[in-house]
Amino acid sequence: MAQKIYNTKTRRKEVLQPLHEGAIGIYVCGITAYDLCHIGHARAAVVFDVIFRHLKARGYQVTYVKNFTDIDDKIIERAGREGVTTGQLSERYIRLHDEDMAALNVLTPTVTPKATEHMAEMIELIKMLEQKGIAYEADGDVFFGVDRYPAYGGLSGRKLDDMMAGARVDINDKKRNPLDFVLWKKSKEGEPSWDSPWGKGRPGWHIECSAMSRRYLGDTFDIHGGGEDLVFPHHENEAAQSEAATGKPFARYWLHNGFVKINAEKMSKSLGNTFSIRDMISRYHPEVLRLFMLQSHYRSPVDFSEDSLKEARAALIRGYTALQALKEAKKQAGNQDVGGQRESGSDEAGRWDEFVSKFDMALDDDFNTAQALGYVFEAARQANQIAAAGKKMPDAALRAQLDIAAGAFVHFGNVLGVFQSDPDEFFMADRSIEAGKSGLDVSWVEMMIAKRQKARDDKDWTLADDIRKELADKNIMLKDSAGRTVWSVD
RNA sequence: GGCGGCAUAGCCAAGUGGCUAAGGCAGCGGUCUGCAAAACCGUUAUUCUCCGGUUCAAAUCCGGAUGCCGCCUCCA
Repeated sequence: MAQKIYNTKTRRKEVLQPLHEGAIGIYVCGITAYDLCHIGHARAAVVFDVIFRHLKARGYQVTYVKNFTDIDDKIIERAGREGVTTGQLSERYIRLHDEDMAALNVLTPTVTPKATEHMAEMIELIKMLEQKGIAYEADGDVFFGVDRYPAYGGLSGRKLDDMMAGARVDINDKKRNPLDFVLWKKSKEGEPSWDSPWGKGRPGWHIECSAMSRRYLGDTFDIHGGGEDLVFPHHENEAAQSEAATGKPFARYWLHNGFVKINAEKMSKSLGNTFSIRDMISRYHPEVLRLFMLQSHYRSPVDFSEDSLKEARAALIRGYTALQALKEAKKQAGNQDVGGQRESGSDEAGRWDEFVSKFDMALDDDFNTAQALGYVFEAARQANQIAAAGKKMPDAALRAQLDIAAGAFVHFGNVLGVFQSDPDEFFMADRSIEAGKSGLDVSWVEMMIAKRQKARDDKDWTLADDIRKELADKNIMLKDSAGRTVWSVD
């Protein structure tokens, strides 16, 4: 089945037809490096990471470019406040960004260019626009004249006249049209600046993405992505300046992810209701955050709350429980080949092929991770079943089934970027995070469990149950299994 | 004021013309267990905000109403 993709530009789901057979170029707007990344950045990163992973799993050769904006007003402002250079400030936040992404299991894109390293490319584009009479200089600033580009507004579905009616256009005497936007900005005294044909200055926000996508992907490329708040003005302006300069189509498919909301309200810097990634992953396993993002379709808004994370954690635990069951069954079945029924696995193999194929098809349909996860959980139920059967009847056929099931989960995990830990390690990490949150003393818990184990050995069920209850009052759940007791915080 | 999106069980959330409306959480009954937990089996929406229309057939298409949200200003 062909890959389908919702294109913001046409507002329709379309079949993805790459410019070059078998290869796909993606450009995604990354962060402006002046502050910690928040969970909104995490959503965009995870969404495009899964798109990247799925397209690669489908055999495409994917070139994924995600930029860093390392020069802009906010960076200058903050660096000035902290008494460091803009370079020092942006380097610091790029490093923290990279750490956050690594923690979230986000693959590093193919290219991660920085704006300040592409001044020549930006200046060249601006010169092209100036030569075509689309850009004009005014006292050291260079503007893009929206009147000279008839297709302006095509991406975001607006008309120039309608926008003029809106009150929120800034007053700037240098602009011929209030909707014109800056390509090159004259620097003030003491600000970082670069030499250009228009004097010392720095690039406008939009031109960097036009320049870097052009350099790494070409004038025309397949997919351009970002958060939906970038549709206007950022992407509209990018498309306008690129197409006007090169005379060729820019991105062919535009993908925009929905917002993360807090209490049904948009999370944003200006509202002051952001949560940083590092704060969240200190309180939940990073895969919980990933699963939370992937449980909804990427274009829908998601409402972030303590409860929604708890539900995502419960779901993740369900998946890992199945993986652990497979692992245990495999261990037990390991060397106990009792032979026979070697053909019995074929129906089972077909069932697992179907899980995998449905999973892949869900992602083929505009990256429907929510639907794909539905199949993952159906597979988890099936895994639990064969793991239980495998413990009772450890023959070669069942062993093969366990391998097939485990293989399917490797595929699900690799594409979604979850289930990347060994189950035991996952449960240990989860336990440690939860114990930390409720201020539990781990050694005390383990001492109590040892005490209860002794009571159980003595068949002193009253004492054993009292200890279970005492721990349960602290939300500690015990699970007795062959020879040992494992615990978790509920 | 202009433009756009969403409304599915107690909660979260897929499904965009036709099989029994995925899946997760929570709940209930059962199996298993010293007791539990987990797991497994069964169960929980005759119905998809409301009102009209198109169609042999609509949660799904069209029109209208109501409610919520986003963009138009830096923002993933």
